Amino acid sequence: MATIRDVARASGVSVATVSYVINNGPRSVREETRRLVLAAMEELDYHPNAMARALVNRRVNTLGVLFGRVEPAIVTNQYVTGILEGVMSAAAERGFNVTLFTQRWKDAATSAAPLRDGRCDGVLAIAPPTDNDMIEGLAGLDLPVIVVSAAIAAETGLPFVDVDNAEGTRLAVRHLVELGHRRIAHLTGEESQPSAGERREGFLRGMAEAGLPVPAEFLVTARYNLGAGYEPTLRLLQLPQPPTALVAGNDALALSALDAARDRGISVPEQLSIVGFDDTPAAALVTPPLTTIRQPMARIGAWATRLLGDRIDGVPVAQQAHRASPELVIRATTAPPP
Amino acid sequence: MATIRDVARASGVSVATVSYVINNGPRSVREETRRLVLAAMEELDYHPNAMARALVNRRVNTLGVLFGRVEPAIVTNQYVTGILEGVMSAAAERGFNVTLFTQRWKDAATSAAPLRDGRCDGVLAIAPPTDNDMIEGLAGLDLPVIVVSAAIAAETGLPFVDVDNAEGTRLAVRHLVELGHRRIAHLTGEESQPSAGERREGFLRGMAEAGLPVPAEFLVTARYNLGAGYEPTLRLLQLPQPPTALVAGNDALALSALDAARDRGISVPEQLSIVGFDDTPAAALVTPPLTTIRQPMARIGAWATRLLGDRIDGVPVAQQAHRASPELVIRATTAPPP
DNA sequence: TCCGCCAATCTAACCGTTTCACCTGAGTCG
DNA sequence: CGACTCAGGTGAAACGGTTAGATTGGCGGA
Repeated sequence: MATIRDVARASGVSVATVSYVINNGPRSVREETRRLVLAAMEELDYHPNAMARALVNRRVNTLGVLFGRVEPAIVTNQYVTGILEGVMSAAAERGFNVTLFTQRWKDAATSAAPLRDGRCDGVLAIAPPTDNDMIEGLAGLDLPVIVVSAAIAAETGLPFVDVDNAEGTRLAVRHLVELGHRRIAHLTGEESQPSAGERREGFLRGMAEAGLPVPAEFLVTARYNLGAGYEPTLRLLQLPQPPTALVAGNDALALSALDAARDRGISVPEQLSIVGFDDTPAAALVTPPLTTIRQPMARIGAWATRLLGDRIDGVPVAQQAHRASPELVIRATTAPPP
Repeated sequence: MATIRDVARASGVSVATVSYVINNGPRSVREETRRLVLAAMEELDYHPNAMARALVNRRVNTLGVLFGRVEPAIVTNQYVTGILEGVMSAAAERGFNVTLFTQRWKDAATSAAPLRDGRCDGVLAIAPPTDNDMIEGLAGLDLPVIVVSAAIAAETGLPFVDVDNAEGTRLAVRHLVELGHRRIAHLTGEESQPSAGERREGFLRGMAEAGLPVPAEFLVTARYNLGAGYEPTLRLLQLPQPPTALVAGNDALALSALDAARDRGISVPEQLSIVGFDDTPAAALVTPPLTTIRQPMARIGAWATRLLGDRIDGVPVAQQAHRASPELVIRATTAPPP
């Protein structure tokens, strides 16, 4: 492998001059000399060593991505890949590469080490969990950090980007109210997910705005997983005054609610309307296609990446909270009440 | 940021000794000294700089991943994320991080540069295309390269891992034959995708083994995209002697075939059986759930990653072709012919 | 007692860049 | 014409590690 010294020797100039040619500065180089150097570089098939440059520049043009959930299967998660898509394109725009950290998070002392060793210029934490010290560990780093999707970041002061969860659920409620629904229930996600609380918040606000009552039994909690909404939905449908519409905490819950309704012989959307949240690809594929709240994942990922790029470049990030607007996607699981 | 010299000074030893402590060798260190050094490291919150180590070790413990398709949206592709999942977990096992190259491939001269600058120890090319010089560019690199999913690699001698496409389609045919089908058509993917040819190959072999004829009009070519199978399927169904079963080149084609059948009022699987290929998540969600050939993507990704790790560690890769076994997943789109 | 050996340690060269301080010669200006 | 500026170029010191080679002191054996 040719080094900068080889190029210098071959073109009869000093290494400094070669470096100036490579970087277009900070000193100017006579055109004739430049050509000489470029020819030598070409001739020797020379490529500057990124590690050496990184060492002196203290900059590697690489963004680190950290996943919050523990499964290694995480990259197949629709939410994560949606975010990642935005991250990739925004990173490409600004000339950053992206390195995925593969090790699971143990604790700040051991897991933060690979982040502070100069391997990347900044870190993007995607959906960090509440039950370990990841957020604190990241906040303690002297690296730029942006958090995606976590109100948890609020306490630590880390800037974050997330969809406006409350607003999304409010949109869902408003849509149902406009269709004429008055008895609307909410399937909340698990408490440990900060988004769950925000979404319920939005549900309550939407109901209050419409002047509709929310019986206690219309607020049920389930896990975010596929299938978790099945039992709760069955119970809701057996109430003496069952709801005519269901706002689910996410698409997975909505899908299992759909299953439950089908199994009870209740037709959707004629007898029961269902709205999801996230607009995962499955939402469009299922029959009937799911009305849901779209979370602009790619936009969120790109936004976070740009913020991170700014921070790396020394541009201060003005505010801490960045909220992307959700969007109502009307498909076929909502209709006027019977 | 503390450096190794700070640690040396703080613990009253030389930098060499500190280095020996960090790396457990290559020289031994007295237990007492080691403790002294470790204490100083802890005290100063010292973390060895990865770039500096990489510079002298010529090893960064990082794998580069290159995507073949051009869209930046690539990471949302189910196939790619499936592979990536395997890559991530296998990389984690062996202590590698993964960097995703974000720039699109232009040509070998410009696009290969970032790969040979020491940023990663080896490269994984996922589904490289046939219509540019990516493969040649990679083959010309003096880096270990493993190709995922590309018979194209064959010519260049690069080792590759892929599902056994022909075998998969053969399984599909055998399944249909066992159900009693005799008139089976094949929706081939686009020619430029090497997998398409292999799958058709397997189809023909399977039909030959069963002693069944394949009329020319039963072999149709479409693009791999969602929706592309719609028109061809309609045409097949309008034949005087229409097929009773359809083997699709991938799930996307199968799904659009399903749509076409539904729109023609032909019930699946009672009047028409359909088999997909890939087992993307959509396959299980659609109604009726799709019988398909599962491609073990995570396994393929992990396999490729281990091969790459071996090559990086200097273990020679014995053979060039590595074929993962496909698996028939029977759901609800196949049944005996009418 | 002397020698050789060995473990533990240190000194310094090196990895491949960038950039600062310095030098030279030509042009500019009063 | 001398003092400046300035563009173009050089040498060498960083950057933060690793490791070969030299050095030291302690110990066992002849």
